[in-house]
Amino acid sequence: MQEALRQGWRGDTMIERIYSDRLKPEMHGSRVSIAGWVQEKRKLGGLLFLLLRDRGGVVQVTLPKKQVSQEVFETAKKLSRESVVVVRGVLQAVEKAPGGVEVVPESIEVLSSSASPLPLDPTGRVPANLDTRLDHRVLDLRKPQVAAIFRVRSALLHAARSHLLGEGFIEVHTPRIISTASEGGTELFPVSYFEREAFLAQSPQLYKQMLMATGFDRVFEIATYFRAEEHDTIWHLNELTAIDCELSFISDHEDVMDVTEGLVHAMLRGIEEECQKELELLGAELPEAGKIPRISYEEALEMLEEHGFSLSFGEDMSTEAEKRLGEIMGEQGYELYFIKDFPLEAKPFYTMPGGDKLSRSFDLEFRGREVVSGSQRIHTHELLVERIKACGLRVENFQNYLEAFRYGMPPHGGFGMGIERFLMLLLGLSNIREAALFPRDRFRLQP
RNA sequence: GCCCUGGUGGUGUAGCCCGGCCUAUCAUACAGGACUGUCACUCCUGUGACUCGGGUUCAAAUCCCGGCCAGGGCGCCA
Repeated sequence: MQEALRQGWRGDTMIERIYSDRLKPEMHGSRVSIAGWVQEKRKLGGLLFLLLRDRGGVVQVTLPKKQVSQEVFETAKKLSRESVVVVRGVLQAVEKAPGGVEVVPESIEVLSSSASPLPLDPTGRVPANLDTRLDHRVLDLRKPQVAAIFRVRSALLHAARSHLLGEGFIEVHTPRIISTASEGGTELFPVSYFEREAFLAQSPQLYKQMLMATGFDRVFEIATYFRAEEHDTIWHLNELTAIDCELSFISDHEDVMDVTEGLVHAMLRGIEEECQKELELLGAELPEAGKIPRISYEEALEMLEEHGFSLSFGEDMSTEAEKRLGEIMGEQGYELYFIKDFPLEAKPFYTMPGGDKLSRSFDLEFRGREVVSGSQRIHTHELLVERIKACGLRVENFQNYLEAFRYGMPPHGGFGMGIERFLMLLLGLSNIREAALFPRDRFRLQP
């Protein structure tokens, strides 16, 4: 695999090609085959340049009229921008060529010719609105800066997965189609399930907890979830991706924060190691991956108070307060920090109470925005039933879930991290839609 | 769900406040032409737009009302 990436793919059924970033001046005189999209064409009468873009970058194809066959010259002259071609020719080390190399073609095979005009400029020189970009997302994704977001996303998930597996977690997949709401609160998308109504999963919460009663001990799931909220902001998607973890035999939520912290560090390390080029392209700076401070909700209130921002206990932190706290922590050099011990009333029914009117819960904040939410969960049947009632939910709706707590459930806790949100903050994207390939929002169902 | 802003060629914009000199600006793209070292090539020629419906007015891209669409904020959350 690694070798294949270095050389370009080879094989009987594949078109032989080498990626543009593997072409070096030392290879002067060798015959090469490159394939990709015609990004630009410059005609200078008897001399014609093509800029060919592939996964590795852009390479110049040069056609001096007198050095190439008339047929090849005519083919090149007629090419429309963004057509897909295979160019076979001789590599030349030429100082005045971009990158110091160019290919003088012996043949140009047009695999697919592009229609024109293009609905947006794939080089990004002429800007396009996000809406236009998303309408023509395939062309938009040809821009290196846009593609870079998804290379980082892939590296991020890869790092998370290998870290968690290394920490003894097993990867699971819980149902996407559910019969009732997992936690109330958010709206669900109804789906028709034969003769019944069912819903798309909003989170794996109840299932990952049930798995704690099996002895799997530590599980994680990377999957998409669906929220029918009619919110329409730069922070929300109706289809989102999350990393969810749940682990058993914990003492309290501090143990869960330890795991969260380890995961975040591993993800940052993974990107740091694999995505230097992408980070540079996006102008993104990773946060310091030191010890992540843990402040309590009450301490957070005090800090806000000191900076002239008054909130009463129990009051949910507003977006503005959250942002302000992000600034305060940022001034102290912390872009990442936990807020823990939230008021119980602000948290879902399965959250373990702790202290007076408090809970054993936490959020991980990143630059003033919540990216992870977690807690120790209630593991006793009686307390759970009591809390379900106290939250105004119907115990009958949770029979299967509750059964898992009747025959031996260890103390446990976990968290969920929104990938798009995290990626957005990490890369400084201005809209969460940029972090999803084909985002689903209140009004967008296509492409 | 509530609040605010906007909609001009394929794309991105100027013009709108203060209606008429708009036969609508500029860039890029597209078509044709000239050019053998371009690198956002350059130069010449050309094609291409006022979101839709209604109203005010002698006159509407410009003012008013409504629809549709988009952008942003709040609430809620990841």
